[in-house]
Amino acid sequence: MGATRTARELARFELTQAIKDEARRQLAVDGAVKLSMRSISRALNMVSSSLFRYFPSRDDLLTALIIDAYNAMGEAAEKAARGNPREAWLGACHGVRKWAKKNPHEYALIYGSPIPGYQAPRDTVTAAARVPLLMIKHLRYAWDLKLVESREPSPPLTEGLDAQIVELGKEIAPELPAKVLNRALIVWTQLFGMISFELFGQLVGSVDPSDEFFAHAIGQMADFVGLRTPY
Amino acid sequence: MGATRTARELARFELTQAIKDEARRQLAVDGAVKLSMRSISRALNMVSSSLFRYFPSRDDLLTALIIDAYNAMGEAAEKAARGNPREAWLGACHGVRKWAKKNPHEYALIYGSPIPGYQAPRDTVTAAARVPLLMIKHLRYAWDLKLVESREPSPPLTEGLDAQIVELGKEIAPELPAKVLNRALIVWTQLFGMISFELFGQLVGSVDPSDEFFAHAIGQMADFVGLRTPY
DNA sequence: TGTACATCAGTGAACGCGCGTTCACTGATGTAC
DNA sequence: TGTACATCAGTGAACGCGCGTTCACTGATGTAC
Repeated sequence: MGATRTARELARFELTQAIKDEARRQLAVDGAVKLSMRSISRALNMVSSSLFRYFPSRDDLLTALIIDAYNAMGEAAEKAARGNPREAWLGACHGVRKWAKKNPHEYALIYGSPIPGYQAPRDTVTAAARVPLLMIKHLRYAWDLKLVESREPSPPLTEGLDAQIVELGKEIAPELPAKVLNRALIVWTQLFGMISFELFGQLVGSVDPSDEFFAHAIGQMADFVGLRTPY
Repeated sequence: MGATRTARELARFELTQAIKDEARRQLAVDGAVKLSMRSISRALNMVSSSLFRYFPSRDDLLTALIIDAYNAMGEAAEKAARGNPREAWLGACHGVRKWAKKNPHEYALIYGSPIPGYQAPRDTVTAAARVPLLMIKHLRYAWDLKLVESREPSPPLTEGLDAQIVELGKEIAPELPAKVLNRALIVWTQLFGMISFELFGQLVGSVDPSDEFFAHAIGQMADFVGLRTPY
């Protein structure tokens, strides 16, 4: 644990970071698919085989990048979630979009088409849950404060769906009615659908640039889950 | 135009189809990125260079596949859009999802992360517009029949957004109020967000399998745009 | 209907490229006594 | 504090692979007269 032991470990840590940084740089240029161990090593003036001391395979490097990306997005969202529950919810949405627009290739890495032949390990799941859990957290705050009240009546959930939602709710938000949680899920898919459409070019020709569309949409979606502004 | 001229042309047409079919088959196995001219030619017992007589480059082949995919999805949606406007709208949504689940790699090709280095040409745009235009079409039918009536009041559109929506509306649905068209856009992003999440594995651990979630969600989204069932 | 020419499809070799991963090795850094 | 041994990082060559695309060529199919 002394400084001596740290000397080697510190070097290792720093090179690991350098590798990931270079990988992210290349991600931004050529996308996840073209990312190669050899080109990273070249950029770092290393011999290609030495990279394997740090990441035993290309997939391991990808996994590390994926986890980092989820965490970076999660952190961005958390930092942007300020104010009363509704404001925090909207802030989180804006935070996610802002991060995504700044890091489109990292976004594509985690929300784009799965990389063929790559199987995401369990480790990614907790990182991936960060944003949805953040949204649920503020929805729960709102619920506690009696600031959730949906105007439009929603039809009853079908049996199987109700069971799924209740099961999910047990883990993350036991006090929320299934109908509310269900709507939160819908909004969650809408949020990422909108961001993906924007980044992947599907909005070109309709509402591009999308700042105002986005801002207005998340407001309407907050209404949809029933998030009210406190008086 | 005689049968003689058709002989060569017919052969050309059929081989072109065979190439695309084989390409789609490989798409389903390895994804768009690994799709290679050489492996397609191998599967068809051709010499690799001969493929270039049919598609001058790999990108041209990809473009053809993309346009075919958009059209196949569009056709599936159109066929599933039956009944009164609300039913037709819901049917189109179900049609899209069904097609996507049956052809996940073709779906990923058009709605996943853009392929690095590939620039989609203009030709794809009209094919891509088919599904959203179908949805708008039935929304217009509903409007004509006075079957659009939103229960939850929506906040006024911001200035720039209003301008964008009005501009868009001029081309596709001049009679629809901007608020309605705006909501339709939101629902459009929600629909594909949900499908992408399902296919790309983001719903695992929450509402997977997603049949009931999907069915319920599109119902709520139809309510959200204001689509009413006729009496 | 037959011949002369033009068009097109398929061939096979070649160019030049990049990739992930393994392995036996050297030399530096860390550890135990 | 010094020595003997163990761990680790970086090296460079090699294996075996696949790729897109070009090009000069042969032989078949289509067209014009």
